[in-house]
Amino acid sequence: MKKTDEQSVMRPGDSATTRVLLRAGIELIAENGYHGTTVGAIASAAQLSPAALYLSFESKHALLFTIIDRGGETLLQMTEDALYRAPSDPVSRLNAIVAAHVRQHLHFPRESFIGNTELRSLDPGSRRLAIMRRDSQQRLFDRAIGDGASAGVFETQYPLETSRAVVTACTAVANWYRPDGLLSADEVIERYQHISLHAVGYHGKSHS
Amino acid sequence: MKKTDEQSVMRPGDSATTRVLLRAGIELIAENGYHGTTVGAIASAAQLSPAALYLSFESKHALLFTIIDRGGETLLQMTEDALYRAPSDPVSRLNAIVAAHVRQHLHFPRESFIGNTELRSLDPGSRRLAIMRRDSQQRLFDRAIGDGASAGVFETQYPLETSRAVVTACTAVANWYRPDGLLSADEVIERYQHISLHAVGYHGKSHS
DNA sequence: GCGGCAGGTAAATGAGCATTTAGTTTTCAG
DNA sequence: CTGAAAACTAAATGCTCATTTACCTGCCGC
Repeated sequence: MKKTDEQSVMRPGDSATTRVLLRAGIELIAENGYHGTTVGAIASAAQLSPAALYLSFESKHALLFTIIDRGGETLLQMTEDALYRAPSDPVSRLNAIVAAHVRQHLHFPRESFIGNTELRSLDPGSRRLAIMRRDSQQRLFDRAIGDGASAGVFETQYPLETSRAVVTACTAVANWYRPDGLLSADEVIERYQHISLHAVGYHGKSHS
Repeated sequence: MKKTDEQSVMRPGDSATTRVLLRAGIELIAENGYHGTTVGAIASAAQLSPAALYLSFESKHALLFTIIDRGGETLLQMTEDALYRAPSDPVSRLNAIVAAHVRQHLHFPRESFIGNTELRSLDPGSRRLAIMRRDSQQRLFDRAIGDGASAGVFETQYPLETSRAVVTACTAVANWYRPDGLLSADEVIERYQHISLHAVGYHGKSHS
């Protein structure tokens, strides 16, 4: 049974070598940071010579960019899809995007961590792209919470700051969640939906 | 008029050279990461030769440790003091520690950022120490929120997860707050107190 | 079975780095 | 003043690193 690392960084078109390099890069860069990880270490973890990396990627930087770019793209896509499928009331919408955002960060903590901490290691052009996507993700929450507030369903006086607080809290699950801990991923998601609804000032039952 | 960089990393006993090196190190490491910052760059920003750094610090690593250790110590101390001075009801206590935590992260965003992202660049012994202190900080919140929940003042069903969510959201202000933005530091603090009270399920007036 | 090529390697290249060494300049107590 | 300690520097030192080069090797269509 193959591990399904898909749904975040790996893509069907990738060769086996590219995939094993991405996996090793994600592991090591999450552990030691981009500048703290050498091409040799990545290659060695992938059971390849350093030179082999350059057959799959133009440079060390290109490997980092691939991880951040694809990871960010997937996160945004998953969240947009969840929003699209959700009923259009504010509670369902917020629950949907919180679930999508938290789930991705729980299932791909290393990819997420890299996306959140290594933007500074990207060259300016690549960084701008990654920041734009992160802002799009934030705006999904801003809109969902802002709409709920305008509709009077969420009673927060500070929708924008609450939106930021919710996103940052949901993002941080990648930093502390351990699959072998007390809570399953689904339990964490449920609790973060609950907490988020409280944070935005929703005073009703949490829905189904 | 001298800048008061105190209250986080600088200490009265530090020589002028040590201070200018710390300032430069904080600036550059926050920008480029520990491994992305060279001793030469720090020295040069401090208008010194690279060798001068070794008169104030044993190594590059010792400089990083000083930043993280002192920054963490100050954060914990400030939060403990705030708790000590606060009235003993749950709302006042939570407001006090949220204010202290957010204030420190707003006033020293670079120091905080380094403390949150460069633990991995510390050697194992130093890292353990930093993690222990971070856990102490988390426990202050766990206790404040747990007590409020036990007392029935906070109605959250998940006090522990809420505590983590609150701390991570408050910590993240260091990542986005800009002093030249729309909100003053005090306004941000007030709003985060408000959001935190909502998150823990407090349904009353926010106090004075 | 053989030519060629995708996929791989070992070793060289050259730059950059933290740290040390061997001085030089500044400071200041007596 | 003076001389010795304190503060600092320029220039090695001996790595480590990303990337390139020149060379393999096993597979596949023919």
